Amino acid sequence: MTTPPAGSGQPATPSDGWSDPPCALARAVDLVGDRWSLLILRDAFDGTRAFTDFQRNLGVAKNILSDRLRRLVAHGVLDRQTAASGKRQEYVLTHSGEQLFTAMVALRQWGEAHAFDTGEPHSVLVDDDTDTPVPTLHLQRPDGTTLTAGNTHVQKLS
Amino acid sequence: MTTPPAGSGQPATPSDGWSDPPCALARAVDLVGDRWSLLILRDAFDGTRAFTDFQRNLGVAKNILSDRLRRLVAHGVLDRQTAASGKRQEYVLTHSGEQLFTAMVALRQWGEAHAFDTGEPHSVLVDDDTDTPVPTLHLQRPDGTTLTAGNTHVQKLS
DNA sequence: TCGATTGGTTTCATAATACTACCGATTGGA
DNA sequence: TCCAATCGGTAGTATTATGAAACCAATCGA
Repeated sequence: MTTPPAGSGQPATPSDGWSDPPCALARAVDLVGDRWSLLILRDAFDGTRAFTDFQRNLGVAKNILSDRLRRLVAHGVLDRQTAASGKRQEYVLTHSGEQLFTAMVALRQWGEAHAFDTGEPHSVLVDDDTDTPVPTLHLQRPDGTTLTAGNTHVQKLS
Repeated sequence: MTTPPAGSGQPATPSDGWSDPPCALARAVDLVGDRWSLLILRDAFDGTRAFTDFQRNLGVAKNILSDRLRRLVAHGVLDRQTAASGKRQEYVLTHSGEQLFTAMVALRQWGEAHAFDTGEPHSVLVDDDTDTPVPTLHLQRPDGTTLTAGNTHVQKLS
């Protein structure tokens, strides 16, 4: 699952801004691996668009929210646009941002299954149309057989 | 995709230790949504078990590594055991930890697709047996139709 | 027009993280 | 058997990130 070591003793954030340049997981973590970014995106998936609404929903400090939104926009996950009616600002998921849905569902499903004590109330992701829980994601080959950590490896290429 | 607001003005980490108790995504983020936990787990999936090896691979400060390993053990993601040969410590993925594989792959695949400039070298996850890239995860109904953010919602229950 | 709301920025206090040094126990080698 | 190196940490201290609060210009609604 890994990539060659980032190199011992190197600073966590080298000059190029990425903690482990070729590793796609490390880069994803650099972008959204903080306390707020994924929760901001969760709300964005739920339709939240305005600065004030994110702020109210999350209870995050405004300067931090400002910084995170700026980062997400800078990296093409959100788009900052002016609302059609009036001059209000809106933060809307880009195509790239929408593609994070799968990862967020995977994390959410793991949370549902493993991050609560038995009997502790928690949320469940539900299909609007059938009103049944969304099936658990799993990784499989084109022929339908399941892939686990044991039979995959990370290959470096361009 | 969301859960009712955590409440305005509340501290980010209330007395129960969870930032948004019923939300499974928020809880997953509480557990692994920091700069290091997912990278520690990435290496764990790759077979790393010793404190020193994690430290060397990641370049993380030892007290932080110590703290993160302790957290992951406390939450049942890793198990701390003494190696069969000798008295060395080993950190091994639990069942719960192994179930994070899907989420890590989802994040990695997103990173591969959206976090690199075109032409920039990056890693790709490969199937050991077929030596081909692992198919991209996607969320689908039992009948095979695709689910997107637009046709799911989060339901709170116990 | 006038007060409330939006979308921030700035300042300062506090919390998290990183760096360095150190430590006892264990291990490997001469 | 000794000694040096490694392992798995802990304890300061410095640096960085985060949070709370005050403030502000522009806009909106009545």
